[in-house]
Amino acid sequence: MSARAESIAVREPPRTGLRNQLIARMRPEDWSLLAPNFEPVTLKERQLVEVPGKPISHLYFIEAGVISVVVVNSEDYRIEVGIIGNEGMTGVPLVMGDTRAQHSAYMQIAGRGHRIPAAAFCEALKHSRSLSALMLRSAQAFMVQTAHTALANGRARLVERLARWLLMVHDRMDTDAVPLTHEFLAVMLGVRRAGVTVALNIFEQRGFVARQRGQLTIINRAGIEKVAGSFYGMPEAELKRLMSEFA
Amino acid sequence: MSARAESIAVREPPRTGLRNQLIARMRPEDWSLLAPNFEPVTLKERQLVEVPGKPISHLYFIEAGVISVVVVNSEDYRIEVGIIGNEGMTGVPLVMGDTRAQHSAYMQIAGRGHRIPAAAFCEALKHSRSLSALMLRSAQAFMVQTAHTALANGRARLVERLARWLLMVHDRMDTDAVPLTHEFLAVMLGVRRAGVTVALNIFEQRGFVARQRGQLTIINRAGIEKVAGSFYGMPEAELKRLMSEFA
DNA sequence: GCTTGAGCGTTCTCTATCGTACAAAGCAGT
DNA sequence: ACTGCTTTGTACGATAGAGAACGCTCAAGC
Repeated sequence: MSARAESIAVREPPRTGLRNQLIARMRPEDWSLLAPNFEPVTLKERQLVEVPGKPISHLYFIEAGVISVVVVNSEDYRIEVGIIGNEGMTGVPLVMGDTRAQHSAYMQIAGRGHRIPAAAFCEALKHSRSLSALMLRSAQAFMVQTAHTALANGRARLVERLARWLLMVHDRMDTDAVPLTHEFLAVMLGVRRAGVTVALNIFEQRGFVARQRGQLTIINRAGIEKVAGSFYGMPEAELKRLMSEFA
Repeated sequence: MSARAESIAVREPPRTGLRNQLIARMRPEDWSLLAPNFEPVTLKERQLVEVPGKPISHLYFIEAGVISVVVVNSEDYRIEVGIIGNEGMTGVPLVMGDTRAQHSAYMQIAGRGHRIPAAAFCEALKHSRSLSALMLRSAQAFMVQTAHTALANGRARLVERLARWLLMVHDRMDTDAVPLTHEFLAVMLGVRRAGVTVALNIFEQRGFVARQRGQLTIINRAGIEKVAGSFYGMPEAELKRLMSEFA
């Protein structure tokens, strides 16, 4: 038993320096199960990682950058339902036993991560209950995020939703500089580009953000939190709780 | 092997007459695992089945009636993120390995079903991979519903959202009569009560519904579908696909 | 038959946001 | 430096829906 554990430990690839929180929370034996199939990838802006209706080829564990998950309907109405950074991964449907993506997922802010082929991931899931437990929790945390996005979409005003979104992205970034145009922000929130511009003007006037072309910088996070009010925070607290039992 | 299957078959409680689609899709051995702990329940209007933050005591498999799942934030902003009828069950967090409810869930339209204690359900999940696969698919179908609710909340107009909601409820009912007040409809959609009244007037003028006090009757479903447009249908199609491999 | 209250119809004003449009400003390539 | 494209600032009318209010109506209980 301890001999077996040791032999696994010997084969265990290094994960020091990795910042993905799911990887960090994996048991050594689960990491060993996945690591041989992990492939480091750099992730460019707008790079698609999932296409609705299509089989999922790889799961992406994010080290840096932000992925947008966007629901699209048959008339091409679209809206972001959640974002994924170094706290999570893509490929929720695989965790649930499906092979296809329901939603569109792509890099909103360039970064890097590790990916694993869908087949290898599913194989590992089958062999480790502890791994699948961790993945399920991660999926659930994402569900909570989606539910609160539905709430914000229905009840919050543009400035509140924008504030919420900035905070969520900021949580997943190393720097305070968010490299995004108003146009893309508007698409995510499902609002007019001009509306975003006006809202960001207000934020700038209040000293919450500084703006550059194609980029904005978070200056006063607390101020933004105040604007977002109760529309920000619950999914984040829930993520913490859901992950707390995993070391 | 066949002897064992037979002995299970002998112990298998009857499930003829049950209309819950998850129960219908269960393998005989999975049904046998759960059935001893199932308890038939009648479900009254407004009866709470899950309270946010509280441990989930039972899972409810719905035979008739409709449950609303409502997300609530710290300032008591609330909105419905999905509904559950005889196609599903409550207790998604348990399937994901959590013990607490994130959202509020209660009977929107009275009905009946079967419930099982959370502990017994989790025990059964541990013992049967096929059962947990089925439950996971059901959970995923609900996630898709939530995502499309987020889309509708962000992009659709009141009439479209109302149409979508009526169709979703109608799908889960035996009759065309929906026993609900405008007030409750408004709460679900996160809009004004007066807005619902006006929208329903339009529907009546077009001959889509008939209205009584505290109730409305679907008359022309196709007309309502036309109003809902692309905001209705994808989760329903996805549910069908996700369940198709289970008998 | 009368009272009461929930449910509903309607109205009025107000505001957030849309749709559209256009010009200014910054950046990239020639 | 010039050109052309992307991004941003701004404006203006249109509109959906909010908020608030009030009276009517129906059903149930007295």
